Amino acid sequence: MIEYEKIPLFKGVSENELKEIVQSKKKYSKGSYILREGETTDKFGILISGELSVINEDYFGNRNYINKISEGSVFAESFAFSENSIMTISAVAETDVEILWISAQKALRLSAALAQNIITDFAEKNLTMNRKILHMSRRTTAQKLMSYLYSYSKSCGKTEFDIPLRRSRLADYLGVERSAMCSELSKLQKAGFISYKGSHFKIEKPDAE
Amino acid sequence: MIEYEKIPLFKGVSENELKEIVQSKKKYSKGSYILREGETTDKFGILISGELSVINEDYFGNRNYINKISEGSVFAESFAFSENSIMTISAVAETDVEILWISAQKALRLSAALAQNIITDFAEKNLTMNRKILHMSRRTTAQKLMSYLYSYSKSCGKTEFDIPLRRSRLADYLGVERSAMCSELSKLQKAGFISYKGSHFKIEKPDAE
DNA sequence: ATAAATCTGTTGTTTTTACAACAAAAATAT
DNA sequence: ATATTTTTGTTGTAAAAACAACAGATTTAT
Repeated sequence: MIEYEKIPLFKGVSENELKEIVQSKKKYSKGSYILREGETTDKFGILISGELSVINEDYFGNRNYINKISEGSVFAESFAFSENSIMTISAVAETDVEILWISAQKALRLSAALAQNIITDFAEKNLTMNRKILHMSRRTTAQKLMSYLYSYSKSCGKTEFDIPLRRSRLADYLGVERSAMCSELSKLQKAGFISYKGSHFKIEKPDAE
Repeated sequence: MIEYEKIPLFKGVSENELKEIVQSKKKYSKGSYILREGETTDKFGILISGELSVINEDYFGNRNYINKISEGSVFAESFAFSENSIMTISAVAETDVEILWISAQKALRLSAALAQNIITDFAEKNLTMNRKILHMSRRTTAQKLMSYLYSYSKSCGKTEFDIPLRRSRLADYLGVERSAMCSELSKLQKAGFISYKGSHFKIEKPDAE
């Protein structure tokens, strides 16, 4: 459970403003849908406790995992700030979660500080998506993996690190099939590009591509 | 050449504010780089005339086309609003272009109206990227194509329409190989799902998936 | 600590994609 | 209007990915 003061979006926002802006606080149990594809929303959410995933499902119910939201992070803001746009994604509770709902328009009207924070949030989220697109647009699974691992390594400044995604999540994230990805991983290890055990990875040739 | 009054981002922004905010106005010739991967920027751009593409290049110089910017649209705002983030993309002039450069921090400080417009812009851009990710995350080229075509058809409310991308751009956009995509297109046509001639498409089975 | 559930790595088979090369069509320049 | 350049569609082949199925490892629940 994160305290309000530690939520990045609330930085510089006064307590009085907060009282006006927060619309509701709700609990959802593990596995339940917090938002569902096809609906619309004029509120966005802040995750107070627990963990949730943003996903897309096709007509057969196959889940495409888009990203993970952790404590203190915002979700569904793109839909809340775009007029009557139907959601193309769903939000699912990975654990029991607690969520703060905030009216998009009210937030803009009542707090300049919050507006600024929202811009920063959007900008960063945009970059995250940019990165995902970059990985996905590589032609082969091996290239997608290397693109992801290099990028992750760079962002944490180490050649040895733990990734936050398990195999099936990583496969979804990169838009590939899990088992095929596993076998590509072991090929990359045999070829000496990387070594790994579970979620712990090491880049063996940091300069090569 | 678009007039300032018609630029969506300037809606509700006074002329005085505009004078303060606009940092410079520059011309670039067809083919030149407007922004280059690896650099940083604290300004964002508005395209006044011409057309530009946002791309990513790999180490061999293969271009991955990310999206097209048309007159009146904003680009590079994610980087400008994220602190010292290195650009992972480049912007290239597709024709001779003219660009308005705006300091991100100045814009936020000097105009509340602009801040609101930036939020809307971000929200919509986010949705655009979401859509691209959705298409790309489909497993086969045929599914990616149908995902794109259905989505486009839905967004313009017709089952018969012209797409704004030529074949090689569409292939880049979907992250697949052009010629393979062409052959998938003709299979889809033979199978009766779609019909097309050039960039003119028709969805033959609007309800099916 | 043990059982149950989930996740991971591997393999063989089928399907799909990338790639290369080229002819036909279309767009652009002169 | 004609020539030149670019784009598109096609095909065959080699490479890669999806899929299915399963054993072993790991994690989670009790």
